[in-house]
Parts: sequence; structure tokens; C-alpha cells
Amino acid sequence: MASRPARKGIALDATSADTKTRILDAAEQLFMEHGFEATSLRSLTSAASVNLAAVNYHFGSKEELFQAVLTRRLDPMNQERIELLERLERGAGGRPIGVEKILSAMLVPALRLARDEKRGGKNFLRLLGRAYADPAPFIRHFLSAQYVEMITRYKEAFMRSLPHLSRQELTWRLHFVMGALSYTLAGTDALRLFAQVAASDKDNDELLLQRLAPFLVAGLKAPALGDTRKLELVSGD
Amino acid sequence: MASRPARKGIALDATSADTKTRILDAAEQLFMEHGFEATSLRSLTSAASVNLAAVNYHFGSKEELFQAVLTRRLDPMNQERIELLERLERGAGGRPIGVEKILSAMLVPALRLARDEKRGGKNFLRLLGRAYADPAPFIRHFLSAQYVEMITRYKEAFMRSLPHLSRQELTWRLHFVMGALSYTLAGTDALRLFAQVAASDKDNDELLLQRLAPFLVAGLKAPALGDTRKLELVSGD
DNA sequence: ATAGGATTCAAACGAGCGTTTGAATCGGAC
DNA sequence: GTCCGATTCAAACGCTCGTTTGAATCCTAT
Repeated sequence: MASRPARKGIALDATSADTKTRILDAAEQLFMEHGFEATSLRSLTSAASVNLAAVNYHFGSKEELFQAVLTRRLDPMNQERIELLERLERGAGGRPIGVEKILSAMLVPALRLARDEKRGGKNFLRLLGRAYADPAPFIRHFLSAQYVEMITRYKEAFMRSLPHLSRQELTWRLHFVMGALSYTLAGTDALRLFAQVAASDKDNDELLLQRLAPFLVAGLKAPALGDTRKLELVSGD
Repeated sequence: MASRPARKGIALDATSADTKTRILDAAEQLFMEHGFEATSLRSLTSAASVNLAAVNYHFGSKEELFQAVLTRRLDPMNQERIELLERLERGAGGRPIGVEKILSAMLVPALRLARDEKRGGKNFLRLLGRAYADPAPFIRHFLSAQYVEMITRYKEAFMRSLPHLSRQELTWRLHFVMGALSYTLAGTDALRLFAQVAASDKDNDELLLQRLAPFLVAGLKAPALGDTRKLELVSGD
């Protein structure tokens, strides 16, 4: 019954944090490369140069380790998103903010994270993109809890800036935004669309968001359903 | 050394196809629910009411079974997409086609598949959304091979209808389109955006695409990068 | 009726999995 | 220097995995 021990008075988070951090780093890399199920604790602890039992000792279980890997990056990122939005709202004094600015506040922290190689960088975002698509209940519950506050705040802000959209319509559009964003930041490209694009361009995350933002802004600003002709769904020959 | 046996003259594909189809159906369901790695052949063959060895006998391996599950639905869907596009192009006689029409030709086959419960329905699309985000090399190679022709054709068509976009810019935008589409059709909603939306609305795939299409059309038609002010990426305080 | 390939079946294979255990080792407090 | 909790370690536990095997059964062409 070796439950997680209470930490002593030592500040081991950033300074002497050795074993725990090495585990988190290796887990981030391997979970990203192979996914949660396909990553074994044996390969993981071996990559981190720690004992096999260290994961269960420090984190309790493989699942709790996975959540710790996500929390480490996700929590600060979403916190930063909320702070940027609050700054915008304070500056606007109650009046609606431009859609571009709101979206920018949402994308910039993700971009900062993608650039920060010392703190996981693109590996983590790719892992996050995978986690979005994972049906494992413990992952889905964890993610929705992590995002609920940030999404709620942004939905309110977009509501004020896009008054032509009903709440339901906006919910759909945020769904589309998160889809394009996660797929893009994850660097998935399962369909190899970028076979012939220069690698130097592919790797440029800033350019990536510079291209994604206008696409999403235009989509968000599009007329609401019903204001336009319906899509012809069945093409009888 | 039981390699896959040569099929006799019997037509067992749709009529007497029993074991193989039962395996494919169960695999589609379970791979969707738990993912490739987390689905065991024992639970799968048990759900299909076939012997454990049947998967290796009929498909060779678990990986080959997974590819067979994808091929069964994906091949006809992408074929239909290509045929719809060709019909549009024949009707237009060389002149550019409306973006809405091209996009519709792309979405309609996916919608038809989502509705057709007899043929996998939403289960399959959710599985596909998962597969997009899977880093396993054999999945990524398989998917890109399945999509290369369809994506190439559609890229050419969009090029003609969106002359303000460079080839590279369009590649990015198709990337975003596929991201939003796969995330949406997969019904992922990892962030529980739709907590309070009525289920009857959530389940309505036609309405879903009716909402997705205007979003994507507006995004595709947006001004190219450089024609507009850049996103402010760093918000110095 | 029977021969022979296609299919099903129960059983086993070796390997790898997440987790637990109890002893060994470490390092600061007294 | 000694104690004591925190940490590391090697080993083992029980279990499930994908695959293989060889015999049993089915089915059709002759």
C-alpha cells in the first residue's frame, strides 16, 4: 500500500525535481509517438532511466501519469488564454471585441507552447490532438474538465462580438474551430496533403497560425444558417 | 502456415458472407469504441461469435483486419466523391464550379455514409476520425494512399474556383477543412461543448453539415494571407 | 458415396503487460 | 552517529495479448 507520500519541505518542483520530471518528459514523448495504450511502462521508464516501479510510486498508475502529462502544459496554457481574454475585456470596457482579437487570444498561447521546445513544444500539441480523438472515458472527462472554464469564457465573448449567431449556432462554430485547430496544431496531416511543401515552411508554426486565423475568422463571421440557401444534399442524377 | 486461401468460385461477398462480415462489423464497433490497440482479438471474436483464430485465418493479422475495416467503407465513399465531382465538371464544361458545389460533393458522400446505419453509419465515421489522429505508421500510410486521388482531384477543382489563392495557400485551407470535417463527423466533442444541447439536435447529421458547410465555404473564400492585416501574435502588456 | 479443399475449433505458445512487494539505499534532523 | 521517512531497486505476481497448430468438421465437385 505505497500511496503517494507527502512531500517534505523541500522545493522539488523545478529545482531538484529529477525522477518525476524525467518520467513526465519521457511520457510526453512516447505517448505522443505511440499513443497511451501502445506505450508500455517498461519502455517509458527505460527511456527516462528510472526504475520500473517509479511511475506507480510517484504517480500512482499509468492513467494518472497520463493526466499529469496533460495537466503540466494544458493548465498554464488555458490559464494564459483566460488572462489574455480578460485583458481584452478590461480594455474594451463592456463593448464587444473584434473577432480577430478574441481568436488571437485563443491561438497565441497555443503558438507560444508550440515554440517553446524547452517545455514540450510540438510534441505536446501532437499528443493533445491525439487525446482529443481518444474515446477512453478517463481522457474525455479529464479534457472536458480542463477546458470547461476557458471555453465558457470565450463563448460569452464571441457571443457579444457575433450577435447574428444564436447561442446554438455559435456552439457549433466553436466546435468547428476547435476541430481545425487541434487537427492543425497536432500536425497530423494523415492525408499527406503537404507531401511537396518545403519542410522549412511546414515547421513554421507562426506562419501556420497566420494562415489558420483568417480562415477561422471568416468562418465565424459567415451568415447564420437560414440566412443563406441550403446546401443541396441529395443530387438526384 | 495457413496463408489466406484462394476463394472458390462461390460468391460469398454479400450473400453467404458470414464469418468475415461478422468480424468486420464487430471490429468496426469495437475499434471505434476502444481504439486499435485497446481492442483485443478475444473480445472482438467473442462479440462476433466466431472462433478466436478466425481473424488470422480470414485477414492474416489484426493490422490487416483494421485496414479491411477502413477499406470497406472508405473506398466506396471516396469513389462516390470523385464521381460527384466529375459530374459537376462535366456539367460546367471547363469553367470553374462554385465553391459551395465542390464542397457539397465532398460532404454529401460522408453524410450518406453517416446516415446509412446498415452500413456502419456513425460508428465508422467516428472510427475514421480516430484513425486520422493515430500516429501508427501503418495507419497513416494506408490513409494517405486511400485519399491521394480524391484529394488531388478536389484540389485541382478548388484551384480553378478560388483563383485568389496560391496552391500552397489552398493546401493549407484544405488541411483546415479536413480537420474540421473529421473532428465534426467523428462526433468527438472532447471538450463537451454540447453539454446542454438537445440530443435530438446533436444526432441530426444533416443539420450538422448544413451548419458546417457555410463555415467552411466562408473560410475557403477568405482573402489570402498578405491581403489582410497580420494577426498580432505577441501581446506585449 | 467419396475425395479434398475450405473452414472452424480448442488448446497451447511465448511474450509482454501494469502493478505490487519487501529489502536496500539515500539524506537530512537530532 | 543514529534514526527515520523518502526514494530506488530487482524480482515476482497474475493476467492478457496476438498468433500458431493440428485435428475435427463442413461442403461441394466428381
